[in-house]
Amino acid sequence: MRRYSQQKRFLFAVDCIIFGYDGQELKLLVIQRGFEPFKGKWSLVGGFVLDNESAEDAAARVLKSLTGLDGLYMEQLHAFTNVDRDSVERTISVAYFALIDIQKYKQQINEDFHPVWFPINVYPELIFDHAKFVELAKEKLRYKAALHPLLFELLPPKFTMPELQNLYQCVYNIDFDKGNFNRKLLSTNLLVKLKDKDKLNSKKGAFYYKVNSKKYNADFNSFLNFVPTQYLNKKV
Amino acid sequence: MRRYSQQKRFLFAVDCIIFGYDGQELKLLVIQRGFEPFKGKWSLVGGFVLDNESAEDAAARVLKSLTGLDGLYMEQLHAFTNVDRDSVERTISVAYFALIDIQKYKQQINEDFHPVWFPINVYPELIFDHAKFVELAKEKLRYKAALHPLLFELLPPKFTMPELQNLYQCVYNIDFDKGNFNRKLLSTNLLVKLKDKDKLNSKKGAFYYKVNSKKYNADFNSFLNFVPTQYLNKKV
DNA sequence: TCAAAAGTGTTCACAGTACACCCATGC
DNA sequence: GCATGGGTGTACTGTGAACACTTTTGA
Repeated sequence: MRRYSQQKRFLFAVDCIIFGYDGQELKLLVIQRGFEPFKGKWSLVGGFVLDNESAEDAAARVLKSLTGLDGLYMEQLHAFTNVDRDSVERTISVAYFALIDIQKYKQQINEDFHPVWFPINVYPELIFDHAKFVELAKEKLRYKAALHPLLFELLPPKFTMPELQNLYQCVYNIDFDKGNFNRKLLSTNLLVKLKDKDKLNSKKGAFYYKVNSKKYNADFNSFLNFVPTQYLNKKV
Repeated sequence: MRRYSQQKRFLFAVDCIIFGYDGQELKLLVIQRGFEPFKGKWSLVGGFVLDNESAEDAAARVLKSLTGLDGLYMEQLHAFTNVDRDSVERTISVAYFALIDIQKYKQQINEDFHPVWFPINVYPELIFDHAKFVELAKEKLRYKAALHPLLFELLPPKFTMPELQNLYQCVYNIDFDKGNFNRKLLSTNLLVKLKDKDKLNSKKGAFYYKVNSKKYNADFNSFLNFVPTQYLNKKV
């Protein structure tokens, strides 16, 4: 029952699970805390929610402070509320996962953070229940990217089909047939073929594509079924 | 940055979006508040999270107090955190949606609640941002039920194929072909055909089925694609 | 015997898959 | 010219959609 005055108040934080893709594999950005408590321990970036901001605002602020970037793809993952999850004092944490073009990422000068990218499956022990956050975020990424054109957020504005295919292969840990992959992606009309080629990764060179942002924004919530559903729950 | 002592504390509540199905249509359970503030106004059931419980615990407690039922299907929907969402004092609310077999539901004697089932698309104005909760929950229900065998939670232990089909038709607001629907559902092996028939709703009578709970629990996270994906975003 | 609803069978179109093949280029 | 990886063509298969058809029973 809602008797406001008699209720207990709690600390309220956000934490961000930040994914990047370096062309080879999926990465997770974590920080080594430069301050107490838990100085030197690995952790997700996070912070307390201020009086005048929503959790979304707080997450965006934290993301910006770490990456220098605005307008990152960001989505609420889950509210973690276990009584003992924070060993200092009871704290509710709303977790957000974010996708970033790793090439745009610039490490900010910040004495509090020592951020490091780790491969998504080989990251150090994290404080509190942050490892649970990461595992849930990985699951959600796989789930959602199978249905929505999400992974483009991890790529630079110009990318090639083989790059895109490799990204999907990283996320789902399976190999796709290049012919079928190309046709499927092109059939969405989400991609615009550019005139120039990437000649670094092959002799023949692969054409660059960019996202048709108009269609991307309109169709984001349409379902694409990029990935056969039986693979979604495959253990890595 | 995590300087605990200097941080502000906030109120922390849960609210439940409770769906039921009466054989005809999808329903939403809301209460008319019997206490101040906002006495007489319509609201989702909710409550503050106590010192010794997680949000899940609190939501289960609230659900039980309203329905008398334990172990309802319940899932975290979203944390709502806007600064001004609660007009009395800043409160974070974690919303849960729950599915209940409306026949099991027994109204509890409780002077604080006057619960009423409303059709999912015709419910009264709700306090705070609760209408937003409901709309998001409806969306999530449609999304998730298209991929997972979720809607059985709304049915009694024994149900017929036409009943099940009608439920899906309610949720998605489209008609399915009974032949294709039957085959699709049966091909999942989630259903066990019983010996007896429901003779109330047709002359011929329709066989009862029950859920194969072993397979149900094992395969809940497998993808079933009950519903063609283009219907998922259809406006009702 | 007829109407109504349950349940089955059958056809067709198309999307996903596998895989062979062609193309462009650097060495 | 040949190895390498990009890109295209094609045949096969299984699933989903449409819809005709049969079954059962109450009135």
